Amino acid sequence: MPELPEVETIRRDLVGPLVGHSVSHLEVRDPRLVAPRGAALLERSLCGQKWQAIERKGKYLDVLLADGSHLIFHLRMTGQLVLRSWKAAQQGGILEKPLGSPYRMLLQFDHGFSLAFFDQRRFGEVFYLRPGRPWPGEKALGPDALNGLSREDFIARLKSKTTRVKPLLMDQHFLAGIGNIYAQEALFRAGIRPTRRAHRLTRSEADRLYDALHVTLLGAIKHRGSTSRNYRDALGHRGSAQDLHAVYRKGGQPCLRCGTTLRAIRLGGRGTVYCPVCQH
DNA sequence: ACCTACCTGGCC
DNA sequence: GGCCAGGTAGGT
Repeated sequence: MPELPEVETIRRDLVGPLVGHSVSHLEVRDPRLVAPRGAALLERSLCGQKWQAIERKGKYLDVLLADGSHLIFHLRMTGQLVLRSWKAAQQGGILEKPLGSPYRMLLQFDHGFSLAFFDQRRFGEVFYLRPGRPWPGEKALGPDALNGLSREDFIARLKSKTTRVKPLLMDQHFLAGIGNIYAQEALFRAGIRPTRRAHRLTRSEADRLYDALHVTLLGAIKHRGSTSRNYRDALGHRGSAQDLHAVYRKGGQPCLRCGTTLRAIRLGGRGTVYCPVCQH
């Protein structure tokens, strides 16, 4: 569910309350989350270690710990990381989601905060990694869509691919952080059909796409992410970036720009909406 | 490029 | 009941 803007919003929410503190107790409710190495090992490795930094790489959250090891989260479709204080947890439900809902894991910190990992579909992942060890999939991760890519690099990489541009944008090996919402929104903004072959985009189309990606992602971060259904920020609140959406899940509705009925297709197995008039 | 799997839940 | 959902890995 969360794409780059949602993960970035959560990251920013967590930095102030958690950096400089350490986990004192760990409760794992869904053993599959920490299999195969188990909760006991994770607890031994994590507890007492100060959180030095919280970074984001594509859709991954990367916590740098005092000894150089890392705690990695990926929220997949429905993961939520919600911050709360112990007192709030004991009193129950000052936040939108009461602690009584089925969380997969709860990290309690030494300064009275805790962090709950909710995840309806249970696709989310957590890894604990010794210094220098990559997490599964890290080596194949492309440059971050916001932080890692110059315009010239982006255009050169587009030219080297013959696949359709929308699935390509969502391919984390090509570019890290873009998912099904922002691929569609950026293509609408750039006036490019999702079915176009990447290497056939003109220079000016590629330029517009690069700009559109940045404007779309930055705008979504400014609005604290898109809440279509599950997404919540680290305080348990909904984002408002869905109010900016022009095409995502709007098939059959009139285009906001020209009034033409938006067309819904499937591309790479994913729902895709575009304006047949505004996007060429 | 297309399956399938991994899960749960909302909606028609 | 069937289809859909913000993601990704694995197979053909």
